[in-house]
Amino acid sequence: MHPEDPRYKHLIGGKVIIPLIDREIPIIADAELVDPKFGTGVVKVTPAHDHNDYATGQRHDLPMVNIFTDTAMVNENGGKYQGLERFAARKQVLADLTELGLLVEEKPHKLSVPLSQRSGVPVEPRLSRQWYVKIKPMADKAIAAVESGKTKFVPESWTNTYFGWMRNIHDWCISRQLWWGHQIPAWFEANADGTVDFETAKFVVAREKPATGHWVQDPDVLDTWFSSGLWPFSTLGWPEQTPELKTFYPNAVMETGHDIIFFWVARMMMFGTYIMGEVPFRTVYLHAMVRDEKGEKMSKTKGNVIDPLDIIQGAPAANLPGAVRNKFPQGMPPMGADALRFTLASLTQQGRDIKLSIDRIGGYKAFCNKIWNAARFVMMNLGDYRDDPKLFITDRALSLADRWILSRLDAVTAGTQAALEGYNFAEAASLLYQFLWGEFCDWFIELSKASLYGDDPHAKQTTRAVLVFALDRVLRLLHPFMPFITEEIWQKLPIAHATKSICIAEFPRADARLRDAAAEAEMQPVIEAIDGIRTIRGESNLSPALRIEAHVQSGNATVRATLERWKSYVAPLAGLSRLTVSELGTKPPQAAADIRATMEIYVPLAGIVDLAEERERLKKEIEKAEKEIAQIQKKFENPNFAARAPAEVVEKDKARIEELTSRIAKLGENLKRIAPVEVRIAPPNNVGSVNLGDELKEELASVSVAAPDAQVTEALDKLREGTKEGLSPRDHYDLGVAYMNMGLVDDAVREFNEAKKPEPKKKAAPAKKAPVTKKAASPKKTVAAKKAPAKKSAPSKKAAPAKKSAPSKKAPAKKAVAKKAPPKKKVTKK
RNA sequence: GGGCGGAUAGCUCAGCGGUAGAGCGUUGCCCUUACAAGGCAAGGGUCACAGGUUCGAACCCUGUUCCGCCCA
Repeated sequence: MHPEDPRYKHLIGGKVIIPLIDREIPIIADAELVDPKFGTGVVKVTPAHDHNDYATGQRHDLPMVNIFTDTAMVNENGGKYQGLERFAARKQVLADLTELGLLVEEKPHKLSVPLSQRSGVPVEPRLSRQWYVKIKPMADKAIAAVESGKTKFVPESWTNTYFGWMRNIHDWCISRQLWWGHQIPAWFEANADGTVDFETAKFVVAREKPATGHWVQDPDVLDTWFSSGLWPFSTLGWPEQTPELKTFYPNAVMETGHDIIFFWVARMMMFGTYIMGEVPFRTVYLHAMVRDEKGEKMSKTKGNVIDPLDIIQGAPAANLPGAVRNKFPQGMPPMGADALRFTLASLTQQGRDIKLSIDRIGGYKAFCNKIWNAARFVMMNLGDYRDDPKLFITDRALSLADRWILSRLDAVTAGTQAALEGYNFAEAASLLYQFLWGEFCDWFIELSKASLYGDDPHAKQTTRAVLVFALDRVLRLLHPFMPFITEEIWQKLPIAHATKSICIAEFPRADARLRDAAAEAEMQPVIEAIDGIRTIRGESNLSPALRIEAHVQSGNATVRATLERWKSYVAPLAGLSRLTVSELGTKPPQAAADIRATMEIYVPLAGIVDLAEERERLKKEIEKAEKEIAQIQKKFENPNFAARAPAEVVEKDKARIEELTSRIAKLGENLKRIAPVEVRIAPPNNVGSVNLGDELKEELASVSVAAPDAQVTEALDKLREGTKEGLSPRDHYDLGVAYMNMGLVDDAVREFNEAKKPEPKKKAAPAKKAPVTKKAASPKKTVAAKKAPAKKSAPSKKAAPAKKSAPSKKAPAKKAVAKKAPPKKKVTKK
């Protein structure tokens, strides 16, 4: 009973008799076991048949009475119940108590009964003799090995799990009553008749059976994790001192699931440090666990297990677990081993489990198909090409496209290498996917067609060499992720195979000879021009079959020269009949436009497409740019931004505003050019307060322009008079905001800087003047928000935040391109 | 009860202080001679909620709510 329970305090230390078998037992007080509020507040203790009771028995030195035989029958300690099966005995006990009038009350009570996983029968805890390993000394060594960094965990967060378990370790019961496994190395002396009484017999623990006498080995076997713990060295020949053991122990990386850190990793660490005197491995990489689509662990009990073979080979619906079957009522289509493997790699993120997504596997199955077709294209176009081992690829007369793809290949090689070394398998997979599909297929193969289908035999051979070179390398990079398809293709490549299989071929390394920053830079305008023309085509719904004319204007001489030189790249990929490159100047009439930082692209649309649609598009573009400007301007409205943010960030934003401002102006001009009516230019005195883009839209919508904001005009007047003296920081700040709204970024920053200087001892202007900011900015916002053109789609879209104007959404290629897009370069140049 | 992880586009997930990204799905135009398992383009997100730190937060801190896993 509970020591503080006033009802029974006086009974503690006394004795009581169990009525059913007349056994006398002590009354003890125990605060840990007893909950005085539960039931009668009194509980019987059976130390031999319950874990908590066992602990209580140890605390109070109680006798441990076992009442069960090995077959769960009541034994001689059970008095008159001896010989009864356990469930029958329980019923009898209840009946007897009732008959004796000792049963006070019956009521339902929830408790957890452990059931055997295999048979489903309740498990009865029962005291028995078992072999234990005294584990503290081993654990100490294993802890020290990780503390000192001899072994490290990846991801590091699992280190704590390991320590937590190791530091609260309990002695380890290593004997199991199973039919197979390593038999316990303990021998018991047999009786004269050959029988053994394991309870009382003399025993020895040793590797070998004692030489003299009659001994019987303990029939129990070692816990499977005991045997598994020996794995890092037993597989290398231990206990013999084999060459393998000497060479490979300690191992480099142990890769396993985090669910068996305790069971396995910990045991290997203990045995390694204890038995071998050295850690079993330097790194433990714990991969993610594959779970079902709801994120739950797959288990046979739950019935949510997906067999990998069903994914690889496909399966009839009947074989699939419920959730998957609902998705594939017709059965699982075959995905292939490569697709499954690549998917798992792509989803493996450190510290995070994998919810297996069949859709995603489907996506990578398509990737396999893409690889196959790309390889097919290469093979089909090789003609009589044979690899020339004396010639390194860069010794050939490479075209711009050749140099570009080789440089990109080298970048992805280096990136993959780095990702793998950091155990970032998903990143490596993603890099390879993007390169192969988004750069090699989308750009290089397309560009290669010119020379492959052309008349220049040398150019043709060079292109073939580059295709084969790149394909060989990318296949080797991809091989760990997609073993089958890469082997299949690699074997067919006309190269000098240094090894019989790709799986033992050298993993590619970055090679500085392939890097070509100039080529990557030179490709930029080419890609950008194609991109821009495609945007116009797509937006105007022009058929791909339709050849069109494009004019590209650029103020940058290098860009013009590059485009002029590589017209043969641009024309086919953009579907052009003619490309005209020129200096900035007169724009073609009635043309659709795509305005980039370094170039303006025009496609005359008269007679091809509805100009009204093009006008809608331009307006949309202008809105986008304005939203982005508004976003950046908000930063500048805070004087601390210019003051405290790193200069390069401020510079970047300034450059971006300039770029967007100019873009808006140009888009506006084009809008004007294809406008059905003549557009009035904003009156000069309004110029400062008017946003050109909005202005034009207002005009087109025949809406009258709002009067200039009085406060902005006031600030401007101050500026024009040049009476800067006596302006408070607040005034400077307001002025800065006004400048920002005019797109005069340098002026704005200058004023913000002024605003930061210590005030010349004059009362600060009424702080309430702040509204300037809001007033100046808000009309724009309202206009933009209200103006959202009536679209057929859901109304929710006008809330959409400013998107980046560079269309980098789709192909990864574009993404890669956008990454090093001109705007950024411009910034760095400055 | 203790510990760990997660919550970002319809779905599965990257990003983890400086303009929100991918795959699948959706929409439009295309069977263009590697690939329709495809090409080109487009649309789609108050980054769970509430505070805080910061010039600036999806990202850092605190709390809350759900979800998952491990241990007792």
